[in-house]
Amino acid sequence: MLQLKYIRDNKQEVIDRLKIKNFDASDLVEELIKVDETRRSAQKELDDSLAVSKQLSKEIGMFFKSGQKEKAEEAKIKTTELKQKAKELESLMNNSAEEVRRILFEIPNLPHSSVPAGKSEADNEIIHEEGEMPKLAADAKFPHWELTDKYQIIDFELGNKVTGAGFPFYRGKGARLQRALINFFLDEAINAGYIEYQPPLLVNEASGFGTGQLPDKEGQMYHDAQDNLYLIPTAEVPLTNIYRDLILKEADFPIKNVAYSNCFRREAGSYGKDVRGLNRLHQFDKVEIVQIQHPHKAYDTLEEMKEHVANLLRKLELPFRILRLCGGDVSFTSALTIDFEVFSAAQERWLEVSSVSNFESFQANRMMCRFKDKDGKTNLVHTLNGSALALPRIVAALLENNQTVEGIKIPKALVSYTGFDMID
RNA sequence: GGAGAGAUGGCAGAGUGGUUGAAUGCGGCGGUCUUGAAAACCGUUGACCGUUCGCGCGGUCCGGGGGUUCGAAUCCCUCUCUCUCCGCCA
Repeated sequence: MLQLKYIRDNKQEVIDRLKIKNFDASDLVEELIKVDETRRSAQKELDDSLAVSKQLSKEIGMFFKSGQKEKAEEAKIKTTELKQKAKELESLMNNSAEEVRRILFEIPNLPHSSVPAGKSEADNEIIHEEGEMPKLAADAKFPHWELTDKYQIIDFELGNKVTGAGFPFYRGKGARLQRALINFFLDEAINAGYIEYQPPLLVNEASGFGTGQLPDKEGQMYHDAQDNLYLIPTAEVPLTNIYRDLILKEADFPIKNVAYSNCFRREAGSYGKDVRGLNRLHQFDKVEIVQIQHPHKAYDTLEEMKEHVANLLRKLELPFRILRLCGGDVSFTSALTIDFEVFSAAQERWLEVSSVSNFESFQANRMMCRFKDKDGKTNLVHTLNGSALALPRIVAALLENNQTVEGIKIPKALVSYTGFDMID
């Protein structure tokens, strides 16, 4: 969430910048400022009144000690009156404070100045394109869902039977390919200086709230009502929430964490060709990188993370492009997001395999994650994360792009991880 | 699942109704000493909100919420979480 003080001081700027995200904040901002004023004046009055009764209480204590009972009784009456007034002021203050928070939750993060205007993904800006587009022979041009059947490496039907759509079984070389990719991605991250974590796959409400999944995206997460825990949609949630309610030291920067995890997404409302085969699953595997950084260095870090992801795709020999998301496509919590898409040759479409974002202080403000600067002042940290990488669509592209009549070729960089160079 | 214990500052750990935001130790920061470091010694060291140009001043916070009282870290209720023992079990 945005900082209240920033909105107060830069009202028009906030409204203008949010227009890039196609978000009309004018009414919310007006209301926010009004309610905040109520809160502040209530607090001022309350504080003054508490100061008086606090002083009186101390005096009563002294009167009792020195045996001046009558004076004590007199003061008691006064404090009782003050108490009633304080109660009313307190509830006014609390109600306004709650209202302020409610409004703040509804206001998205401000987009970075480089975010292009636009309504939908069609308006995203392609900033880089790289790699050779595969040319498939006519007798070897099958979508991955046919290849997985042919080589019996992923069983969607079995998943339907045991769980439901979107929960496939990986089998034989399919399972080993998964394991190889996970290890490859983790090793690459560790070599780049990230600390590996194995996080919990279920998180509590406070964590879901900290990274911004709650309250608005509640329907996208699987929820265990009995224990009030949520299955993580990404390792970003546990990995970032490590730092909830902490005050870090400047020397701690940069914090670089990586985790492999299963990710669970309800994907309510998805349909059609988007969900065919591996294109969209309810459970999938992902290696996620997270950085906590000094505000001044956050955008350099974003570049570094972008380069890390690009290198993974180069090593996997997949043609890819990088997009800067437009205002309409950048998420609620993000200031700037860069997507990576790989070309999947048989489907002949670009598949999103990574999303790298800078949240600036938006998550940090929700999580109360701060650091002490050189002058001893506390400031909010900046948080960033990115997929490095999400597996299913990588597998889809690998299968489709590398298919031959003899079988599916494994890219060189992966062979030492898979232990085989061909799926046949 | 059953029984019990507990939740205090970055950490450890006192405090059972009256200037207690909270003893003490550790850690952190500054200094003395030292060629430098360590040790020792001295000093300092919470967060949030409001107010002020600033110094400052006021308020809140001892797991969360509610209550008793003129006054609560301290008493009562309630919720959550953690730990220990038993049971079950990878």
